[in-house]
This record gives sequence, C-alpha cells and structure tokens, in this order.
Amino acid sequence: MLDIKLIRNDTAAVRAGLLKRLPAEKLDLETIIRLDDQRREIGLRLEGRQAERNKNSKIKPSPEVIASMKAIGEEIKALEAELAVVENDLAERLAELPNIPAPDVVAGEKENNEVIFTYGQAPKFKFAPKDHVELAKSLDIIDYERAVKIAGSGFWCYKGVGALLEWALLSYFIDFHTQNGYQFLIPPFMLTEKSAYTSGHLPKFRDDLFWTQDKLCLNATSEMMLGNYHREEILPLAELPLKYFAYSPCFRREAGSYRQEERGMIRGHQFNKVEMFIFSQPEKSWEMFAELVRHAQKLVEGLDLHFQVSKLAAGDCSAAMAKTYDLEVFIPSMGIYKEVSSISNALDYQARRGQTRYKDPETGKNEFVHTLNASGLATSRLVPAILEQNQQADGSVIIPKILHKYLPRGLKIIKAKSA
RNA sequence: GGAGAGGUGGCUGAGUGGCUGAAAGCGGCAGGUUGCUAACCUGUUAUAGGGUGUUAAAGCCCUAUCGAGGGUUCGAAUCCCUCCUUCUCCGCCA
Repeated sequence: MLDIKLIRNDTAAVRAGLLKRLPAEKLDLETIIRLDDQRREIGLRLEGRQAERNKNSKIKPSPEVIASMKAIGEEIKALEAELAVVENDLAERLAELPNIPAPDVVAGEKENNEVIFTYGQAPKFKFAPKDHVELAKSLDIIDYERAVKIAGSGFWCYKGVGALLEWALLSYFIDFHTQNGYQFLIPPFMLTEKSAYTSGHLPKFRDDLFWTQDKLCLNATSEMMLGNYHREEILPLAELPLKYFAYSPCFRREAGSYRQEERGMIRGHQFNKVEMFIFSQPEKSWEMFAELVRHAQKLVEGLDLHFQVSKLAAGDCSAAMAKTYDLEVFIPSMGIYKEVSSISNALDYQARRGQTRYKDPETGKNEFVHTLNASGLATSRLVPAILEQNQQADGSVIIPKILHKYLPRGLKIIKAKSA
C-alpha cells in the first residue's frame, strides 16, 4: 500500500513512477485524492457531532438535552455510514495501486528485462542430451506415474537418490543461511485469509491458492508467512535488520497454466523452497537487497550451474515490489533460463499493509520498516538443471561437489540401474 | 467436540453505565540530591487520524481506540450478540 500523504503531496512524482508499470488509463490518482478529500470532510463533520455528544455525556444530562442528544445520535449514525462507504472505496483503490518502481528500474514489460550477470556457460554435449524427465525416469529418481495416481496431475514423487538429492539441496541452503546469521523458521504451512491479504496475495491470486474447508489456504510461498510474522508489531530498532529464512513446501493450483510446454517438474502443484526475508530500517534496505542478491547467487554458483541474473522491468515485477532481480538457471532441453530465485525490495509497501514498524529514537515516532525477500532457493528447477547440465554420455549425472557432504558417503554420481 | 475462566497502556494490575484515555505499582525518559554507585525526591511517559500553527517544529484543540466486529443507550472498558484468542478440566483421535 502506498502512503496517501505521498500521493497527495507529491502527485506528479507518484504518477510518473506508476506510469512505468501501468498504462495511463488504469491510473486514476485524482479519484483517490477526491475520495480522501471527502473522507476528511465527512470526518470533520462527524467529529464535530461526536465532540458535542461527549461534552454532554460527562455528567447526567437534563431531559431536554437528552432529547437533543437523540437527534445528534441519529446524525452520527448517518455520518458514520456515509464515511464507511467512502473509506471502503478509498481503501480498495489504494490497495490496487502497485508500488512505485525504484528510480533505476526501467518502464515496460518482460521484453525490457536486462541480463546483468552471467555465470558459466551453456554445456556443449557431444551426444544427444536428454531432458530431465527422461533422465529422472531412466535413473529412477523421480516417480511421476505413481505420484499422479495418488494426487493427480501436477505432482511428482522423489524416490531413492532423487529424494536424497532434494534433501541435500535443502540442507545445503539451510547451512548456508545459518552461517550467514539468518534465523531458521519452519512456519505453519497454512494461513488465514487475513494473512493472505496482508501478504498481498489476495485478492489477486485467490484462484491460484488451495483452500481448506476451514477457510485456511495452503502456503504458496513462505514469503506469505514471513511477511505476516511481525504483523502489527513495533520492532526494537536495535534488532534491525532482522534476517530470517524459512523452509516450506509451496502449493499452487497453477490453474490454466502452461503445463503442456513445461514438462516434468518445472511447474507443479507442490515444490520445496527456502526463502530469505529481511525486516530492515529504511536506510539499510538497498544494502540488504545487495546482500540477498549476493547470497542467492552464491548458492547457485556453489552448485556450479550456468545461470544469469536479470533485472526486471517495472511491469514484470510483482505489484508490491519496487525492484526485483530474477536469478535464472539454464535448462538445456528448453534452451531457456528458468527462475530459481526472485530477489525483491518492497520498501515500506508491505510493512504499511501489515503495520510492521519500529520506533525512531530521534523523533519518537513509529516508522514503517522495509521488507525484502529472496528465494534461497526453490528446488523444483534446480533439480532439472542439475540433471540436464551435468548429464554424461552414458546417461549418468554428476552430483555437484558441494552436496557430497549431505549425501551418503561415496554418492557422487547418479548411475542408471542398468548401467 | 463438551464445560468453565480470562483477554485493559511497555509490563503487572484496578475498574460492572456518566466526573475513566483509564487508579496503583514496575519499567522508561528528564531534572534534583549524591564523591561514584545504590537509594531517595520531583516531573514526565500510549497509538492513530484530523484541525490550528510554523521555513520546519514545539504547542494548543478535536476525534477514535480497553482482543475484533455488531447491537442496546442521551451516554459503554463496563450490558447483549457473533467471532478470534489464551488458560484449566473432560472427551475423542493421532
């Protein structure tokens, strides 16, 4: 949520920023300001009436005063109703406004994304490479058929060395973040509707979430949990920046998605992810952003996979974010780069919605923190990248060195059973 | 799932219809006393929105907020309803 005061006081700058990600016809700041004017005007009248009522309520009033107070009561009720309508309309419009892109984020959509860093290079095979589905099947490390039998399409089952590999990746991430001083959280994997609103996933993604009969939704990314973790709290400045990471499976309906063109486990209903999240004082948030980018990069570099970092154009960032870098790993069979981490700075946009603040010792005022998040990392695209990029002519796959210590002794290469 | 008891400021905790944004204590902050510390004394100390004021602020004024939302009433922390949540006991199931 943007600050209404900022919209009022600096309308031109807010408009210029938002036009980077919104077409002009969808941007209506005038109506928002007009509604806010109305809110103030009605509020003023209401408060005047309330003041009068309070004045007469201090002591037991005379019968005549009681009669007039009845009339005031009616007026107050009417004004309250009027105010509620305006406030709801205003809140809805305000909630729909995305964050203002950072100054260095360029306008436009995906096609304006810019690759700013590349690690390694695409592997060149002297044999006909397989895609990760073929590899996983021939190595017997992922069972697609039985998972579909059990849960329907869009699921897979890690099996044997596949499960060990998945677990090793997660252990590697957990170790890495712990060594960097981040605090480990295993959050609930379901959350309330209110939490999903606070995290900004509702109303927009309602159809992409799974819902239970108790009106809880399944976690779609632990960013949802972490953003709510300090909701309605005033954090001690001395403890900032607060750095967390969380493990959670992520559940997504992916309704009407691109499943046909994305075989195997590029996109499924359930995948594992470790997420970093920082609550920072505003002055440090860009420094923290750089740190998150560095950490995510280091994780993939540790696996020695070819990847690139893209700086997203304004229109490709999710609504809450002022700036986003995507870390994309190369999938040879598709010939393209797929996101394994998204690193974003929301500035105070999420914190305002979640009322997460700190007290500024200088002014004594409560100020909103800045929130940042970054995957670190999602496994569902790493495993395909590892399988495809590290495959050998005989169909075996070399396991990245850094994972060896998380695997049974001597397991350094995944061999086909028949091989 | 059943029965009962709670949810009040940074914390403990009083308050069962008006003089209560809220006693008292603790803690915090400022000042005093003190050779230092401790102790003691005095003052001060919620959040949000709005008005006024100002280069900016302070200040002053108004409103809302006693878990959340509704209701009753001229008037609600206090009475009624719904929901959330904590604790105790019972049952049920891992």
